[in-house]
Amino acid sequence: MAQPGTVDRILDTAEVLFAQKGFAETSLRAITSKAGVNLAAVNYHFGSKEALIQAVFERFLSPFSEALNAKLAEMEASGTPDTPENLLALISRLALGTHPEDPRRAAIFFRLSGQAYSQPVGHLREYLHKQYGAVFSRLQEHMQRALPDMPPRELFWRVQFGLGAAIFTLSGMESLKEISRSDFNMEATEADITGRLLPFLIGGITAPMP
Amino acid sequence: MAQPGTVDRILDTAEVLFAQKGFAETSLRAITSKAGVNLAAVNYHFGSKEALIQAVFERFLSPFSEALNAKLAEMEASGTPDTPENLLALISRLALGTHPEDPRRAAIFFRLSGQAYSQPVGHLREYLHKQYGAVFSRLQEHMQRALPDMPPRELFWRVQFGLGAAIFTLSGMESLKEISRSDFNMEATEADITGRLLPFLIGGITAPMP
DNA sequence: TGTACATCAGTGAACGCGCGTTCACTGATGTAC
DNA sequence: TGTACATCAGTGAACGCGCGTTCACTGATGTAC
Repeated sequence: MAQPGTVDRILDTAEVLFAQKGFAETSLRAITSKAGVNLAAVNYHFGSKEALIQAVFERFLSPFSEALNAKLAEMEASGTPDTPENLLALISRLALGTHPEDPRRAAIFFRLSGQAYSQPVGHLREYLHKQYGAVFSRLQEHMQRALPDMPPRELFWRVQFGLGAAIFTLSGMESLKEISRSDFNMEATEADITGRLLPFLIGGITAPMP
Repeated sequence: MAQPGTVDRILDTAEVLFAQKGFAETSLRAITSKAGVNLAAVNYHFGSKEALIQAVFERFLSPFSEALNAKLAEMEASGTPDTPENLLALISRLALGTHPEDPRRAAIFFRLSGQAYSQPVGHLREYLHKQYGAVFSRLQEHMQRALPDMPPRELFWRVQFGLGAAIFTLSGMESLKEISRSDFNMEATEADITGRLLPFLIGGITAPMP
């Protein structure tokens, strides 16, 4: 009864369920039964639940960080000036465009990031830092060049605040859309919300120092 | 072997462990053994794990929302003008000052809020909305009066972004302090970080419209 | 071309474990007469 | 003042359940001679 694409079907389903309910609350039985594969297939292909979680992150983050690296190199080569506007717009475009076939993928991924941050899954945070810490540092350097008068310490905190606003909002998108619909009779799309988010981030990051 | 303050000892311990590891990952056995009480005491005093989680929130949020209501009434009576600065400083003072005996309480509580948002604990989000939705609406109205030219829809999203920045940062405070220590040789305190957060929030919320 | 063996993807059933909850029970304190 | 009963906070042990993981097995495909 070999089915084509067992590995991908597990990853697709796990991604959605982890984002919806969290890592601990999503059982392998829930994933495999929804994906239509055998329970033991997760341990066969990935080795453990922990490894499955990492694989879900890697499938999204690797293309994203490669694209980001490429774009930053492009900017450096062409001498495009570093400005908060340029950098934030670049990240936003890449995050939403990494999987253009499904715009929900970005929202799902932000939810996963929120989970990864808010729970000390331990191994996961270390893994992410090891795999993608370099791109993050490179981005931080560009941001520093964009705001040369801001002390690095202040910039560090402001980037964290901005990251929080982005992850929190995009990870809670579903319920926020619901509220927006009932309170303002207005459908909110991903692009709509990131469009509103960018000015907020720029205003926050470039705010005058206390 | 009746010990004094069993209920409070359960609440104190649960608060810390829930914040550290999340609701699902914290077992009643972990809570009761660390608190030095019998396993069955949780179900005896609270009825269920779910009810214990609600009780933890209520113990923090009730004093906070009462204080907020009182302060808003005071502002209305004395005719203090609504400005983003006034309102945000008020919230910040109340959040940090609701339990002045232990400044970590506020950080712990923000971590809990992050958990509550990022996991669809279902019953919890409904419970919080029912209990504290009114204070939140009242605050939102004040903010609207502070920024009369901003469309309500835009303001709604910006408040969400700000909430995200605050919850995310304060809930991940422990690891962020760690980074701040190793990268900048600088100890960061709660008051220090909220001091940096306020200008960011004001800059973001009052940013020019796109 | 035929046969023996190896590899691979997947399967079904069982494993032990930790979980939240329940239940019969205890011992101290309060109340009624 | 003394006795009988009720209430209350807490206890220790057990309950069934769902979990991640393991294991012996299957059937299809590839490889060597």
